[in-house]
Amino acid sequence: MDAANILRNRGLRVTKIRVAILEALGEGLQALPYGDLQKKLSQFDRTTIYRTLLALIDKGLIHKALEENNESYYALCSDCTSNLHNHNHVHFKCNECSSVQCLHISKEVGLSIPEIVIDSIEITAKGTCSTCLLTH
Amino acid sequence: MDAANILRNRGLRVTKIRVAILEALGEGLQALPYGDLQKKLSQFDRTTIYRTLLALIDKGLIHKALEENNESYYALCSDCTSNLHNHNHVHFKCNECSSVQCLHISKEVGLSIPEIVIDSIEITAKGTCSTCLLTH
DNA sequence: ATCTTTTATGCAACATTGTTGCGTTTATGT
DNA sequence: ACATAAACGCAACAATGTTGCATAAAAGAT
Ligand SMILES: [Mn+2]
Ligand SMILES: [Mn+2]
Ligand SMILES: [Zn+2]
Ligand SMILES: [Zn+2]
Repeated sequence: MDAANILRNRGLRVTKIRVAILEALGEGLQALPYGDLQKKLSQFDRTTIYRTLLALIDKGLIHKALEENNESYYALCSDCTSNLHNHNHVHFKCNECSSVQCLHISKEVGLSIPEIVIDSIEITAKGTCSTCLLTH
Repeated sequence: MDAANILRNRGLRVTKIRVAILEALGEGLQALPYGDLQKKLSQFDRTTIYRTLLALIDKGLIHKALEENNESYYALCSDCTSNLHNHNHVHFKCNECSSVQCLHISKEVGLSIPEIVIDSIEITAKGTCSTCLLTH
């Protein structure tokens, strides 16, 4: 399904920047830092990028994969709806090239701590990505 | 051991702000957001707080527990040295009061992904803390 | 195709945090 | 107390977040 229809399905109007952001993240697994998005979308106002990201997150089309060194990485959602956000997959960041990707693997981590209630668990893995392994 | 001696042991000069930061984080498990630190340390220049945090992190005295919504949470290290940083414990954030604490529990998470090498794994749990559970 | 209404966008403005350079002050060993 | 290396405070700038408001654009109706 193309970006325009994806937007319509979530009750969002089809606008240039929304299509542009979805297409920028279009590869699927790869997450992009905000700075990269801003460069790719330099024809749009910064505020619009900001509000568009909020809208797409709200509708379950994208999610913030991780936040590190004051940089937020965004990626497409794979199976979220407007009402149900489901991001309990693993995020991986390469220490060499700083790339971030969503690893859609199911990983159950049972954690039980006395006196507190745990609702969700986020896992971030770090290491070396396949691309960087090749160039070694 | 008091803050002054902790600093000397890591080869850091004993200055007011370093002592103040260590004492601000002094409870141990609780992490503090940068904003709170800045309020507590308002007698010091912002730049000095910034550089002091870097120095204390570098020497393995404190660590960034997590980064969320553009806020960094700092906590004391429990068993780091100047050379060996060991932060592979769980971080917990309360969805109610936004408090963050280090959970010093050993949690092995084996992750094996083809084509990539994983060096470390960070786990962040979210839910309701003991304090917020009581006030319900 | 045009009109109407709702929503999105662009711009200005301000806040917070990060980051560096540099002159001054302070901590520490002698 | 002195010398010196290190730390601090201040100025300055960058990046991102955030809001209000006037203008432009999208969607549905005519
Ligand atoms: Mn993801
Ligand atoms: Mn911790
Ligand atoms: Zn890489
Ligand atoms: Zn709480």
